[in-house]
Amino acid sequence: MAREIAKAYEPQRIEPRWAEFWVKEALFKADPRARGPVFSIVIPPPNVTGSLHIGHMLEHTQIDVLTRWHRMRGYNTLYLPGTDHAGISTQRVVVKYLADQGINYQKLGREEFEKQVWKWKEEAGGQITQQMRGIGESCDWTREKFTLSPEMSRKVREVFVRLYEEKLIYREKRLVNWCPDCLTVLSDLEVVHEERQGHLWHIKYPVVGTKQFLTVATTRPETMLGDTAVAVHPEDERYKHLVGKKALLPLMNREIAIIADEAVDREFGTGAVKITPAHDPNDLEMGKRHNLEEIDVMTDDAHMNANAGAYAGLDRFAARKKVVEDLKAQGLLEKITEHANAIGLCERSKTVVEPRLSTQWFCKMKPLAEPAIAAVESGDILIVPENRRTEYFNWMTNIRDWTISRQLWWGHRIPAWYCKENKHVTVARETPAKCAACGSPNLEQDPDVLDTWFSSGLWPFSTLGWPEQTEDFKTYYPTTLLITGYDILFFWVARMIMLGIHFTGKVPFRAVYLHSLVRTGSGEKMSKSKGTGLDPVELNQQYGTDAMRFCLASMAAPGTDIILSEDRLASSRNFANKIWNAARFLFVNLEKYEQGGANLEELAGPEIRAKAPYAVGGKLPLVDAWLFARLATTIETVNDALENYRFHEAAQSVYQFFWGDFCDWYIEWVKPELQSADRERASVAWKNLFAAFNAALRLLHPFMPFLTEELWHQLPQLAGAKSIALDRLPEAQPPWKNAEALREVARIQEVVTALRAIRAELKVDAKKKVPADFSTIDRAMGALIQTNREAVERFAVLSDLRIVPKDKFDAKSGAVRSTATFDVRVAYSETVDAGAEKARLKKEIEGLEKAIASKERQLGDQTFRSRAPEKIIKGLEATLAQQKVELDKLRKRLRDLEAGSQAAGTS
RNA sequence: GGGCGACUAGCUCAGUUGGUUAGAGCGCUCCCCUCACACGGGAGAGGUCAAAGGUUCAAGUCCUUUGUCGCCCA
Repeated sequence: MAREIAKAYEPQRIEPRWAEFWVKEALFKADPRARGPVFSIVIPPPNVTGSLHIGHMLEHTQIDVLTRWHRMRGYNTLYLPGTDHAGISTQRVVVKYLADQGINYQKLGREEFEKQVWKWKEEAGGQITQQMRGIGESCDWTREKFTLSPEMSRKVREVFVRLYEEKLIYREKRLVNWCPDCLTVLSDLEVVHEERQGHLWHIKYPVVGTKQFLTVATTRPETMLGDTAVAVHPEDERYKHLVGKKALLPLMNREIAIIADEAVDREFGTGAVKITPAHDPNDLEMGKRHNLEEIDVMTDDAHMNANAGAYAGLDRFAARKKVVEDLKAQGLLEKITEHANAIGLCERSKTVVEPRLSTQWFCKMKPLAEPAIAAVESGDILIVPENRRTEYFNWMTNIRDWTISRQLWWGHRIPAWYCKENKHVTVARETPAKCAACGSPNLEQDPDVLDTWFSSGLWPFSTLGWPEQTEDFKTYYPTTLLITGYDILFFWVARMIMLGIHFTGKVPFRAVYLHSLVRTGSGEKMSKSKGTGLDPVELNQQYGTDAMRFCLASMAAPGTDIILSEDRLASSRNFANKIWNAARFLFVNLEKYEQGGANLEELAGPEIRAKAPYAVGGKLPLVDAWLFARLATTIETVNDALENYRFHEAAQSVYQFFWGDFCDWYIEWVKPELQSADRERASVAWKNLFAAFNAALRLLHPFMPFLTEELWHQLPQLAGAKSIALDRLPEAQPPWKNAEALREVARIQEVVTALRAIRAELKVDAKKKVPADFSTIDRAMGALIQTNREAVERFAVLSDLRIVPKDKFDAKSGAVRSTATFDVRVAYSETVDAGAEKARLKKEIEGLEKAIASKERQLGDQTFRSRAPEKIIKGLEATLAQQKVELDKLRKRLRDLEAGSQAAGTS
């Protein structure tokens, strides 16, 4: 029965099948009662309306690699998926969607709008989780959660009420960050700062009762309409005499006080500043000290209001222009200078944030932060990479109260009710029928919703059942690990730690791995809006999801951002293809072998593989010993690397093993044995080959789940075994370790490489078999080459490898390569390019001379000898001795060549 | 303004606690469509580890300063 195996790996034909299989069979459904140590991880919930971008791809690759890896090591594993309702951004999306259809959301009304968003969520919200299924993430889909589901909502209320009862949540009028575009308050974190070139306007304020002017400098002239004072520094000699007098506020013709306050910076501008308490945080503080009136001159969408007199109705920037023009016309504008300042922008809309007096809900952070700081300090939570700890501590120790209310319609409604009569506040878990204070039945719920991050802050415990002590909660909480981007360390990670500890008494996760960001070729953060993003879905289609995963993993060194390129992706695809073709080789050749009466089950069955490696006549062939030794090393490297989040090291190591060791050397080496007439020898080769191949597939599986699943199914497996994902990771068996085999094969490889180098230099046709000489002073090596002569001949395409004694070795003709321990020579009819050979030798000699000189200098130094460790000195001496031998040989060879070419009259 | 990180081959990056001629992938050069794979095989070229100073027997690795770039906080 002939197998149809495509010549090149075509992921598009294989991936969808397994993706579907994994979901359909619910292979990754967790069982809290299952045995084994626990590995649990919750997804950083992506925006429900979003689609998979390259950042998710990296994050989810890392999560899934570690999840699959743990599962295959026998852990009781849970990867819990879900999505976030993403308040502002979802609301913005739907508002725009409605607007595009000519619908004004405000006219629609709150209730109808919310219905529209839910509808949108039901229709478009499944995209990202569908994509996650498509890329084969090993989630437990039965436990999928949504931050705004009724179930999660109850938990959010519970948390809010408890914090309120503990006086950690309060309502207050403050100057907040207001986004006039989103029409909501923002937390400090949602304001991004940007350095911009602006102006400093110098405005003359007439001093009442004099002919004098007091000039103030401001970056925001339009706010002067709300000025309630002018302030100077009490020690400032220039202005001392004016303190206590009044200034006449231009344009408004309002008399305002001239006050003295130490907070004034004498160096800034003119040293006199206008004070607008309702529009500037510093001014507000000063205003409080001096009992100044707070005049808000703007509306919520940043137009001037009635308090702005003639300017009412103008947009704040139009008002600025008009104010400046009018001042100029009245001769009150002294000058305009250039001035760079950092302005706050709304993270979402990029609108300039307006400081605005407003009543909002706040969460007190200090008491929550303290245990959260301690948890990281003590190591209860490990932050990787470690340098992010500093950032965490800095932010946490300077933490400020968190504005948790948002003027949105999409989100968790704040569970606070006000009675119409007395404005009493009732905060409750269940919708109250009457006011808790006065018993009034006329209650109105607070219209605001909670910051999205408030509910995501509960994610690790709310998704696992808290406040109920469910089996899931008891088994899987605290979660083992959190993997997320460092850009949300404060937004999310810090808040989860604070809330997790506060409500469960335990840290929410044992470790946080902060992954890098994926950047574009020019080093920018990829952005969909700028069109600089790579679309992972499209690239997965083109190169294969396995290639994408492998590529990202192989570049994911902790702490450095990733610059992804298609070239790199192609190289990962090539790797997948290489493995595919190795499998193809196995199956195609097995068919030939099967004609002799063997079958796959006998050579590759699970119980057969378990006993590998097999020996021939009681002796394990060298190359087989070597392969399993390399496999053991690779397994250890991969495990150690993944243990420490060194994805790149793990990927690189398995790549090297599969391609370099398994394909390039092992398969090539045993090719003839596989069809050997000696049945014992052949069957041992086949058994070892399949066993190693199967182990390598399992080792690779966390990185390339699809390809490995496909090939695993083509090998015989235990009855009832459903998936490689549920198989065990190979373990480095102690008997596999074999330093001697590693050393010996390395020596053979050295000889082969030297011979191939000569062939290349002589430009011997690739298929042309040539005779060669080998000589060594090392008896063990002589024996080694003698024993493995056939392999060397095949690797180096030789007709005959003669092993000659040192004194019979003819180093004067043909082409020669030498190391300290051996020499090889190929005599071929065509002459050596003496010029090129001499140049090569000279360069080698030069390098060696330098290396030798530096070693001699070091070894000759008594201080070095007395202080350096023995091991280093011995090592240096050994290398030095070797290099001296090599140098001698090279020099001799060069002399011979020069003499030869003189004799022959060539250059 | 305060803090952090980066600077290593043409490109993108590794390089654990200082220790023997600094590695990988891609690209490049030369040879080869050899019966698993041209998404391949073989052989090569290519680096004064940003600069200067210091510590040390020994520095890509530790310290200081400078430069360039990036990030976080204010």
